[in-house]
Formats: sequence, C-alpha cells, structure tokens
Amino acid sequence: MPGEKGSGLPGGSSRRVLNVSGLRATGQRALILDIIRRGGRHLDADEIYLQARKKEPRISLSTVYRALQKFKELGLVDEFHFDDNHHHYEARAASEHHHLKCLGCGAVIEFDYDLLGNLTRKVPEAGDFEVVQAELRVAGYCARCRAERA
Amino acid sequence: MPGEKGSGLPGGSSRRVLNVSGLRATGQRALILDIIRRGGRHLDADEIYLQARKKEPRISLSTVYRALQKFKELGLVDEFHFDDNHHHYEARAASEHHHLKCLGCGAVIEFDYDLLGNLTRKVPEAGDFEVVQAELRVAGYCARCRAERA
DNA sequence: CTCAGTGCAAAAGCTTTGCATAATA
DNA sequence: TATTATGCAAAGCTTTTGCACTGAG
Repeated sequence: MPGEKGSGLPGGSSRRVLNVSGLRATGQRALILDIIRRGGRHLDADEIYLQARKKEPRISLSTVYRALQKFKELGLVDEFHFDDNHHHYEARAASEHHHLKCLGCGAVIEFDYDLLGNLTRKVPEAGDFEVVQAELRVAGYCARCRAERA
Repeated sequence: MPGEKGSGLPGGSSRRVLNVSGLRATGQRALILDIIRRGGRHLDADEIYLQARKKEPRISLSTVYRALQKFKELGLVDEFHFDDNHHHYEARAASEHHHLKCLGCGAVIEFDYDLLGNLTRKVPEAGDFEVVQAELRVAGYCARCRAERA
C-alpha cells in the first residue's frame, strides 16, 4: 500500500519529511515544500512566494529563500539555472534528468540522460574528479516553434 | 605562414576582427577583445575591466558589459556560469570543450567532450530540438584537493 | 525555557539603462 | 555629418543579511 495518509505525495507529507530531516517543521516550510513538490515544476523563488502568500499572506520572500537554501542542502530540492540570474527549483527526482529550454515559447522539456555515467566513462579528467554537482543547460527551439518560424 | 602581422592571435588582430564583424572598431572594444583572447581564460567582467583600466584608465564597466554583449551575439566569445550570479567569458574555441570547477581550490579544468553529438544521438527529445546553446556545469573536487582532505 | 525560524527593511552584488559627450565611418 | 559608442551615475533585480520578535521542541 504505497502513498501515505492522504498527502498524495510520494515520500509522505511535507511536514513529515521535515520532521525526519532535523529541521524544525514550521508551517511556512511545509507550505513551501508542498508547493514545490506538488506545483508545476521549475518554479522560481518569486513564483513560490506568490503561491505561498495565498495560504499564508504574511510569509516573506526571505523565508522562501532561506527555506530553499535548507532544502537544497538536505537534497530535498534541486536548483536549476535556465536563465542567468534566476534560479528555478524542483523536488528532487528519482532518476537523473535534464532540461531543454525553448527560447521561443519558454517550454521546459525534460529528458533522461546518464550524464554522470557518460562523463566518468569517457572523460579522463572527470574520472579523476569527484563530481558533486552537474547541471546541463540546453537552450534552443522546440519542434513546434521551429515549424511556426518556417 | 600562419599567424598575422605580429598580433600573435589566431584569427588576426582584434582590431581586424572587429572591422570584419560590422561593429565599429573602437579602441575600447579592441582592448577588451584582446584581453579575453590573450588573457588567462575565464575572466569575469570585473577582471576584464580591471585589466583594461591599466591601458585605458577612463574605460567604464558599462563599456565592458556592452562589448561583452556584442561579442557574445557575434559568437566571438562564449559566456559561462561557474557560479550563480557571476558570468565568465572566454574566446570562442575551435573545439567543443567544457569545464570542471573545483570547489576546493577554485581551479577550472577543461576537457573535451562531444556533448552535442552525444545528446542528439541518444536523446530523442534533443534530436527534435534545435540546440542553440548548451552548457555543462560540473563542480566537485579535483584530485589534489581530495588528497589533501583525506 | 531556549534556540531556531520568521518578518521586515535595508544592503549587497552583478548587470543594465538614460543621457549628454565623443568618436567612427 | 549621421550614427554608433562611451562614460558617468543612477536604477534594476534577484538574493542575502541584521535585528527584534515569535514559535517549535
């Protein structure tokens, strides 16, 4: 019987995840983590903040940033950089995947790719390097936007 | 007889490159392009600015940013993102290469890797996508820093 | 009760922009 | 001469930080 207590989230409710994590399980953090885990993917800090305010009008943007920081350290969320000077966040996924960002419509297309395996297998320098973080940033035009331009 | 008129730069002097590019060949732009093409790799805007001031004390940081912007558009330089909120620039290289950034000593190790080829060959989504820009960001610990920590 | 977390406001960084002046083609 | 580029200063944006207050454990 997978799933848990009606939270509908794999891994259990955000509150429980926080309790286990060692962080204090405040309402704000549970809310923020919920938004990231449920919400449309790839939210940025401001989008999370805006959504959070609907439920908790007094929440502040600093709280969002501070929570994001903690979640990142704990490995609960991953941070991506589709644009310069703009970070996006998503709940850590089970399998390694990356993103194609369409410069036309802004769509973000996910794809699976064993980047780390390929690197360490094929790149001597990388084999001698302890990889802590790897991010692939690919931008271009999706099929639909290419068709519209043609 | 490779090389050209003593500029010592493959592709010719920066001034000549600019003349061909369609941009106005100002002294500031030639200087900035020179610094990027000769200088230690992976300079950020501020480092370029500091070096430029030695020769042209009245140059401004905005000029550096504006030149960088143009050079990027023209494909003369590439922009990388080793850190968040910090851009680094290098002269466009002949072959595709990427960077490993050591979190210990800050060293940047270059390596060749046919990322684009691998992607389009193995990833259906990427094959259906016109890739305009791809950047691989890998951070971790180099062999020496690992040895020191052990 | 104690310490971590929060809200608010202000600061910090890097990058961009407006405008008058200077220089290129 | 007609634009394009520059310098300076000010603004813009996301993210971070200081501080007193609040709330979780």
